[in-house]
Amino acid sequence: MNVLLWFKRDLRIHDHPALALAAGLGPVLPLYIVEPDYWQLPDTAARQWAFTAESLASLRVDLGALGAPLIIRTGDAVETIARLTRDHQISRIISHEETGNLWTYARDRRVGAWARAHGVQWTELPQSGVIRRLAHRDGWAKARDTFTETPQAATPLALHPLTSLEPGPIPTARALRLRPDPCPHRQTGGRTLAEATLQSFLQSRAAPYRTAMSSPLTGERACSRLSPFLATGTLSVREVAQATAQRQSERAYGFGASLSSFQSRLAWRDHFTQKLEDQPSIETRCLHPATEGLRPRTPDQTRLHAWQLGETGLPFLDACMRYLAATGWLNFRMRAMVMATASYHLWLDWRATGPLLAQRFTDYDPGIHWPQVQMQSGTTGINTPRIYNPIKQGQDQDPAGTFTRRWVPELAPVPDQYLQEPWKWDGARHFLGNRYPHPIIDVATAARMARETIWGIRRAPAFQPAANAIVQKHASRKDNTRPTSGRRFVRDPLPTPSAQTSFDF
DNA sequence: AGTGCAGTTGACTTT
DNA sequence: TAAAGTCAACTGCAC
Repeated sequence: MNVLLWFKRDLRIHDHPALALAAGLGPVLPLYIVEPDYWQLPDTAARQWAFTAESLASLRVDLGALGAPLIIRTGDAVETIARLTRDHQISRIISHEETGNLWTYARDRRVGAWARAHGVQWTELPQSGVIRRLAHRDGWAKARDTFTETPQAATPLALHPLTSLEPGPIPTARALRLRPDPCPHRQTGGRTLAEATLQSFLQSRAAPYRTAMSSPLTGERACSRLSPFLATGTLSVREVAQATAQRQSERAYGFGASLSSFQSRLAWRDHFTQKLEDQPSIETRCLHPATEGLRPRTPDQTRLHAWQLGETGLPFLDACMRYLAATGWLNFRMRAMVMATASYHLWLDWRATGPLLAQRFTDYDPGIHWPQVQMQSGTTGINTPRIYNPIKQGQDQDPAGTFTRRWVPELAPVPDQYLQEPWKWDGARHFLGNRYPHPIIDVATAARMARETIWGIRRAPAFQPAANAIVQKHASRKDNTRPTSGRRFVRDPLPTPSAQTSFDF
């Protein structure tokens, strides 16, 4: 039986369940489909394609060593698969489950419909703790841990290739007509760098992780920097978790707290992705309907551009946005801050800002991005709004001003004590509105308005029942279930409403 | 030397 | 992974 092995966000040969399954079935056609329409979406960008292209080149080498070089085709997924299955007598497609955006979700349904209509079997395997068609969240955490602890899929020693196919080029950004997207400090893709980054993190960089990850200055080194490799699947979450567990077992002095903190963040990664898997509309609709009309759907273009370009006149916020544009990466806490300031202080609808932020991330992963975007916008209805103060964050996370000055060089003449609030400086009169803009909002006033509006909605009588339903569907919970037989779970009595509100979305 | 008081600190609550 | 508000305990100082 000829098998089509469809690579998506799993560009590796290590711990690759779909590859392991396909290798035992017969001759394999390993395929990646470059879908031009996907790369024109507002949440994608050339920096993501560039990283993907490097990952594909690396995968092509690794698959070549197994005897079946990667076949790359550019075009519509259904048309490409239909042609290849017909031309090469393929009766089965194997891939991993993908928790992507609405576009890839719709594409997968089209592929599924085509496969059923043409008698081709399409098998999708999980590659993380995310569970497809999950009935409810009870027992999810345990199931996720079980998956993570299961031994990795073996890499086949060799593959049976199908008869000689043209490998096909990896298209350039120009060929795909991608928008210009300069990113001078972007991370580079490929398995060699992925393994080196994992090793350097576990062996040395992780030591200060727990405390250093919060600042964009120290986080650049102390964060794992594995995100783009995980987003493209160059590394599996499981191999990262198991390598971390191995390192934990060595009891390296000074690493304990940081490594367990990192493990819990790997788990949170699956937790958030599970939300989008369960409810793809999180990409476009407010999770809590009462927050749907909160902000104008047509955003203030001046504010939107100022935020995107790092020209709001709020130094630390601008520094973070410029750093992100130039590097394709930002530490997690600052991602939360830039999203929160857009949604609260600037009162911009997350559907306008979310795609702009996504296209800045080399590591854009819809399963993490969209639930986080809503969480930092106060539209989930079940988590307490966290309104970051960009001035205070600047003072806390960049006390010496190093990061702010590096990315907003216009602030050079401003004395240290006024760096985060240059409008309070005596020299500001000749400076603001000239070299650097006046702040486009007053932080204290804007935060108060946002807080009052968002809490006003939450006090409405209809708010809480809908919020409780969202908790039931999505919230993380302490394991209050006990397994009975096989995979069935029995739900214990529901927790009290007050306990529910303490759950994290 | 004890008292009153303004200002600070930290735990806890509210939004 | 917030920030602001509240309140009681504490501190330093004047008298």
